[in-house]
Amino acid sequence: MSIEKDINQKEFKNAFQKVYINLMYTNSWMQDLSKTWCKQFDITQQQYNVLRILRGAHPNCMNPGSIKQVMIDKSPDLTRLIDRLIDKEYVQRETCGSNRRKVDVIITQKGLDKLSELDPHEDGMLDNVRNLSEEEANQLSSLLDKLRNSRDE
Amino acid sequence: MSIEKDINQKEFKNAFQKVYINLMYTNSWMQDLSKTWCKQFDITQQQYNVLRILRGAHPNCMNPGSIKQVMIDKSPDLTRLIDRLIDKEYVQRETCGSNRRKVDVIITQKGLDKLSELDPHEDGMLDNVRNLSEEEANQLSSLLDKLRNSRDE
DNA sequence: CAGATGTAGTTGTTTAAACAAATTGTTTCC
DNA sequence: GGAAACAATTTGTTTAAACAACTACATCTG
Repeated sequence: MSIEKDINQKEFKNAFQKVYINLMYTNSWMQDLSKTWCKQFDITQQQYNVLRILRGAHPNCMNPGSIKQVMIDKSPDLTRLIDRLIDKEYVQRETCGSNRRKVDVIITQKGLDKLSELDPHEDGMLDNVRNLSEEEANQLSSLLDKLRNSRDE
Repeated sequence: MSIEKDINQKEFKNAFQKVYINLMYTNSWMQDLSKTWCKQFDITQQQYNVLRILRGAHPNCMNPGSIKQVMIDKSPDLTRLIDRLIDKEYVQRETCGSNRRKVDVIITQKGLDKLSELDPHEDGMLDNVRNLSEEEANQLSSLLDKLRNSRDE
């Protein structure tokens, strides 16, 4: 369905307002799917994102600061997000040896196992965007990159 | 900057995973801008969205159910969102005459004034997406519409 | 027209997001 | 080498999101 029909708005001020609203609407739609997907595995989207980041670093550890830099949705409260991952025993945390202001966070075996459990189901999630051809998907990615460049740097 | 650099991930599983992550990342980036924009006017994004919907209906009223249908980001707790708009005196609420299960919500003059105050600043917000040409913006909108069609109906 | 079913909103409660201020540790620079 | 500036994370507190359970009303069906 077109965005016009979805939100019952006949016309937009211009193409920029339309794409702006369309992006937010599409994201909300996708968040719903993603949240539901994560929920069946008893994990939140952000926790999943952080776990994957830590798996990328494994067997090295990462500091909250550098985790935050590469998070998709930057949480202002990484401390307590990590607290919750510790509760679930998916990560460990200890003071960094070389710089005691910093904290080392590392994914545990249990965390790695959890991700392995989810991996085979990822395609099911991605099916939600498979209405696009591969070429269109790439095109969309490029447009998004270009969009962000307007102010990013 | 490309999504690869932004989240420091060298490669993706495929074009679909990439576009999926790129969308969420772009949205988070845009949410930040939008939130900051709204904040200077002491309003939240959702409140702004609801006010605009009600202005579209004005001088008619709308029920929470139909507001929710056309919201960009559908809140599960519209009752209290409207409570907050009532606190600010931007809307009024009363039981619907013809169907007493329903509630009539209508924007007040103060609400309309508030929107008029924000209107001239909207272009400033849209500047964030003006790195795209008009044609690219339209193309992006179409791709987003197509993306959502995968499961929507 | 009574009981069942469905609909529209609301309320209670748990949990997490947001933001500012504070804490702790490291550099820098006279 | 000590004060000032900065950096990395944490904590406190206010506010809102999430979800389920609930109330009140309408409609349908026999």
